Amino acid sequence: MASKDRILRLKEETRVNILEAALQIVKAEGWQALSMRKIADVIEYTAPIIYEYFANKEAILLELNRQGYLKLSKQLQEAKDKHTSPANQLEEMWLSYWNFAFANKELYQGMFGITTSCACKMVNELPEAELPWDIISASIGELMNIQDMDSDIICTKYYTFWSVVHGLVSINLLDRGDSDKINRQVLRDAITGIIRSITP
Amino acid sequence: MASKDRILRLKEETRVNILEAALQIVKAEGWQALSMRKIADVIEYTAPIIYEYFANKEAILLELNRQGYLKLSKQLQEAKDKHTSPANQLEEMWLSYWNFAFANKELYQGMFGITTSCACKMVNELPEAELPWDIISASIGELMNIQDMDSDIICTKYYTFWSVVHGLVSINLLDRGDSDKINRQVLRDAITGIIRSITP
DNA sequence: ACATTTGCTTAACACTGTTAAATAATCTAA
DNA sequence: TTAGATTATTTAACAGTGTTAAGCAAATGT
Repeated sequence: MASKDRILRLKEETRVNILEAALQIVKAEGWQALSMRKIADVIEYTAPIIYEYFANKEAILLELNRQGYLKLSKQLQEAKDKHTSPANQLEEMWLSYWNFAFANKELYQGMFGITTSCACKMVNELPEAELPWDIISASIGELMNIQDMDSDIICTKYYTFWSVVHGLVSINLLDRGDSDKINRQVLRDAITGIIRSITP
Repeated sequence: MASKDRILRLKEETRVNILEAALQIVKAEGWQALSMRKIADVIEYTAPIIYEYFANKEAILLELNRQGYLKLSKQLQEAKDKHTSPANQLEEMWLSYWNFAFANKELYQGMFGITTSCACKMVNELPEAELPWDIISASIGELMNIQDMDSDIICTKYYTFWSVVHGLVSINLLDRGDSDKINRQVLRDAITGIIRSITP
């Protein structure tokens, strides 16, 4: 019976190995260079065994995205916990969002870029993709004294925040951003501006 | 001699046909489904002759992007021409930018999404990618009474505009946007907000 | 009419994701 | 311990990708 456990543990281990190998390749050569055979090479197997752990390549990407959302959510929560006032929490969280994007370029591109065919489908299959929304909109609701988290007004404000931050991030990931100084200034200006505009 | 002209005209025509076929496939099946053999099918040739007109697939994408930037620039210019005051021009142009993105989803995704490996390289090879910047920052400069188009302040303001609009666009292209009503409100709020903040 | 260039296709190479069949290794039971 | 059954892993193959080289056929120049 214990041997079964060992085998199960080994299987779980190679599952993790597959994901780590995938991320390693993506970090080294980019999403476009990720192939099943390359993953197999890294974990020292042949390609078909990967299909014992994942239905297909898409499933691997989906799992990486899921982990990305979890990591982002964790960092957002930690940022939030540093302050008590919603305004400070929001500022800290969006800066943390910004930092996450650049500390995890590839992950972020997988989550919000267009990695495969249509990222839309993916997100609909990932409940974790809603976690960041939950954490941040709670602060918005508190700041604006609104209980209903699904109200249009919170929705709107969340999108405003997200748009400017995500926009700034994508532009920089596309290598169109200028100096880091300018970026940080735009980011801070925009965030504080929005916060001021919704502070009663 | 005239026959040479006819042949040259025919060659130019199939070059155009290749690009049109490519765009047609992308619109019908998405960027990921675009292949040389499919293009050849549409123009009723075999794949290798495409290489008589374009160095490789990348070159076709590059040309499509170029056309995208030109089309966008034209629409921005038309929007600008509708008004005389810089503030009104800016609002009209950014709304026009928004409309372009959704009237030309695929083109926009090719231009600012991550179609191939790394869009960075592409943009550096496309002088046309700077046209929108030229047109819009001229209005920003006029509004702020600044002559030097390369000044940091104009740069910063341009990025602020672009970030919020592009962010909102990408989010909606990823199918994460809610109702069109909310989007339009966020867009207008953000644009007028930025304009107010830089109006002397 | 012959030679040469041009236009175009077929064949091939090295990849890609994915599946089915064949083999090697392990475990189970007599 | 050995025979049989399971499981783990690989090899081979299919259909697709971008791309290149070789071959053929038709038009052109002399």
